[in-house]
Amino acid sequence: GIIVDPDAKLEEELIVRPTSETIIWDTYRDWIQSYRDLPLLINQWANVVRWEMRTRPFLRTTEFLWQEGHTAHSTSQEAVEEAERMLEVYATFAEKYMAMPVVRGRKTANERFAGAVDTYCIEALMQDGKALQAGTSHFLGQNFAKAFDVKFLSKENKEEYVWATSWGASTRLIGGLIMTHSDDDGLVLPPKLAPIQVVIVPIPKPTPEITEAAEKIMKALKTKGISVKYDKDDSKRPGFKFAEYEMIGVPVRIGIGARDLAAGKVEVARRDTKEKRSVPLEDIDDYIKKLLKEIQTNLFERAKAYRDEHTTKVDDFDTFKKVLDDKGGFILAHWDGTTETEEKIKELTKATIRCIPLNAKLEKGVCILTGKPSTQRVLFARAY
RNA sequence: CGGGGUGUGGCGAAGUCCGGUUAUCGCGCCUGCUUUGGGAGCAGGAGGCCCCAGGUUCGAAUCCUGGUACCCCGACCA
Repeated sequence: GIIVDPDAKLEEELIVRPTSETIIWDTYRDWIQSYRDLPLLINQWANVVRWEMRTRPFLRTTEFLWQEGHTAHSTSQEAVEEAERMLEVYATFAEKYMAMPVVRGRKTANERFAGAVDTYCIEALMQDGKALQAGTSHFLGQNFAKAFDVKFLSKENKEEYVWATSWGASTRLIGGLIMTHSDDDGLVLPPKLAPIQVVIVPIPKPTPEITEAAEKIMKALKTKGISVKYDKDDSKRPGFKFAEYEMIGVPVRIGIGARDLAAGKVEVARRDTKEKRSVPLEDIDDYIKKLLKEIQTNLFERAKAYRDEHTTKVDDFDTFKKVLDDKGGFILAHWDGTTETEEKIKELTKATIRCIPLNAKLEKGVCILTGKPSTQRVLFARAY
């Protein structure tokens, strides 16, 4: 059992655990004997703490919740494939659900997770021009297996160290979601992640006729798997509700008034573009279903267009500095491949190499700082 | 951990430098009337240990000393 320091000054008991790898690999040593025990995967959600000099809401907090996975494999290739697969899982979640475009890449040796042979990451660009690391996946080689003495007997009856990966994503993603889509009127949530996808607002108040129509619509929408709320609070006026639901990011609002009902229509407003349209009651469910899809797509395309507009190819250091200061965003530039140059650029500009993009084409060039030869561009940015 | 800033009804602020009627304004709250298709209008009303402790003074939100909380910037970093 663990005994909390009796002289501790804290009001509540607080126990800080060691880094996950030490717990996982100490345990894996007992679980793994044969190639038949492999592959092995443990996923966990855990709260972790970091000693941060400076915190930022959602992006960098002393304590945060994250999801982490740890795998063990019998071959290097299988572990690499796992690390790449998980990177793609995170990238898919970011792009298809959060509607947040990301660059898939690998970290430089300098930015690599301690103990990893290769660190993969996804990098997103926020509306203020700064980059955000949104998820990582590591190929750990045999480093942890050797450190914790985790061996297995292969099919060939040979004793070998296991190959490993680990990967994680945290509540930082919430910060990324907010900073990718929100505007001056508040939060903008992608339909796939919005707790309330559609809100129905009676104009100006919930009369029996309006409520009856609202209930019909709710039933039709729920049948199609759409989450919907009817706001029949009669102490708030419509304008107030419009602003309120925009602020909390509800993707679609349906307004129903006597004027609409007389025409057999309702007013449909979308959060992403603020457009309003009069839609016949009879095909409202199909219309909304299509609209939610369209909003989901539009949010991604809009964020991607912003990201692309703010990704600049640069070939000399003066321009590099100028773009960082005036425009921000990602910069694709040549780098000589050394940690020394990377550190120097960081010192001079606060920009770091976010990643070496996986889809980067081989292209001859010279390092923006040293002029030494380079074979491909890497992704620079100032980051959170 | 360094540098800077701010604590005033529920919220956001003015007043503080240069002490002096009853501490001001906006939002919110309560009551009434009128409104109601983009955050309602008018009238009336309630609500304050001016961050805490001590000091100076005839008199302190305001000056002095000490404390405390929060915010921003940097280094650090998922």
